[in-house]
Amino acid sequence: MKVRSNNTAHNVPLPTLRRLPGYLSFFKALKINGVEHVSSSRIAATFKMDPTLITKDLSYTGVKGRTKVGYNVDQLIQTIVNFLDFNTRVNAYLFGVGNLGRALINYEGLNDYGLDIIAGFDVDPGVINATIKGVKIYPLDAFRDLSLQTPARIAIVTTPPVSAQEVADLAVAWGIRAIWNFTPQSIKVPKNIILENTSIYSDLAVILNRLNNE
Amino acid sequence: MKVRSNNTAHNVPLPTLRRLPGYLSFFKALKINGVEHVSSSRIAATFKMDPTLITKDLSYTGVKGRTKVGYNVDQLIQTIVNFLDFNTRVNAYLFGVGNLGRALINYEGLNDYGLDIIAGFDVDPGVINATIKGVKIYPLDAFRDLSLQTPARIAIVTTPPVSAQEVADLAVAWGIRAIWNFTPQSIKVPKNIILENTSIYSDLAVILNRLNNE
DNA sequence: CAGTGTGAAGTTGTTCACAGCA
DNA sequence: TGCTGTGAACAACTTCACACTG
Repeated sequence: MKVRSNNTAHNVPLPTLRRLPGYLSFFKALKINGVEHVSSSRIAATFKMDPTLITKDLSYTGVKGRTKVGYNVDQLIQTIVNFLDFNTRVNAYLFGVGNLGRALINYEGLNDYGLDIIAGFDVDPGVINATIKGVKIYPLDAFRDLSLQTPARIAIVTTPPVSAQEVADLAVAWGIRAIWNFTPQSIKVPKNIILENTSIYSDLAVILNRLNNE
Repeated sequence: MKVRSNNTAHNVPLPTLRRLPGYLSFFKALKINGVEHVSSSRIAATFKMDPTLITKDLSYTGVKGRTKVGYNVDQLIQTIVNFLDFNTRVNAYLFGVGNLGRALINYEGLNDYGLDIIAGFDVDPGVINATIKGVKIYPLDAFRDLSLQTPARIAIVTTPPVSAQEVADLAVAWGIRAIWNFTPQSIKVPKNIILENTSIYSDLAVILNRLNNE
């Protein structure tokens, strides 16, 4: 018998969860522009969506809107940030300091949303011991000691695809709870480990498909 | 009245379309390892999915499997590459040559899958006129002339979020057909323009949600 | 049998319709 | 009247059940 996986808090539909960061970014922009209230229809127009879906999505976070006025922007931001745990700091290690890895380390955005990359690992002597935006790069075999000393719950994998599985195995062996795989390579992990794949090829596939069918 | 958008070829479910590149990468790895045939159950095990869904997904591409033997790996690769139009070259411009932009230019992967970034644009004099992996970086106002000379159908937006809308407007005005937005900022485009948002924050939200509910 | 292939059933997610409120 | 909020209807997607094939 299959019970709806309760990995997701309070039965939030996964698509809703994925849309919330987008709303949040819009609300932050509104706040900067001094907007205090926003209605679901306005949000819907911005995102080209059905207004009811906006209402449904927001209702999962528990935020309350006022009829005729809409939702309070500050409250929206605070509630969503809380709901998504973007205000709780989480440590992460990054494996594979190539172009993509470097870009992620430099990306302030992840930091703003609660993620602290506390160390990088690579096999290339050219980057080992370097410090990128305050993040020190270690040889891969330093991982064991470091993970005992300053543990991290998330492993970001930005290695070449061939090394992805090997690095993931290592990370799992040393106590990582979640793997964020940026390689196109499919990775196997024990089922208690959280695995999220970020594949820009999926997005590319959608774009090409639409371009070639317009 | 709402008809199912037929941007997508032959009614392929969007989730199927998004999964196909992942399968493709797996099949390519199999080929390198000399594997000639693969069954849906083996694919399903790799991706922790239901075997029937694999069968359904593959059936959209028109590939035929043989009972007892499975699918021919070469045929799978060829059929999916064709189906996703990864063998048709498409030109793209990249706007915003920061860390992420630079990473995308350096990423061979996009090239392998049909995308040619033919020029970059930025406002920072420090990168203008630079050449990154053979891609020349121009000032933003060179875009008009260049787009007449060597047009591109896709605009990749990796600017800071505040500039995203402005750059998108410019790109649309000069004939871009699709915008691939890597900023968290929501962009508005005319409805005949294809817009794809790549948001790593969505993935982060899913990871944090699961971490905090395990 | 071990596997593909497919229509039907079940589940999840979205949109509709309308109640309630200021 | 304009907007939130929600249960019901609908649509999309996934899984099940089973026919078929070598």
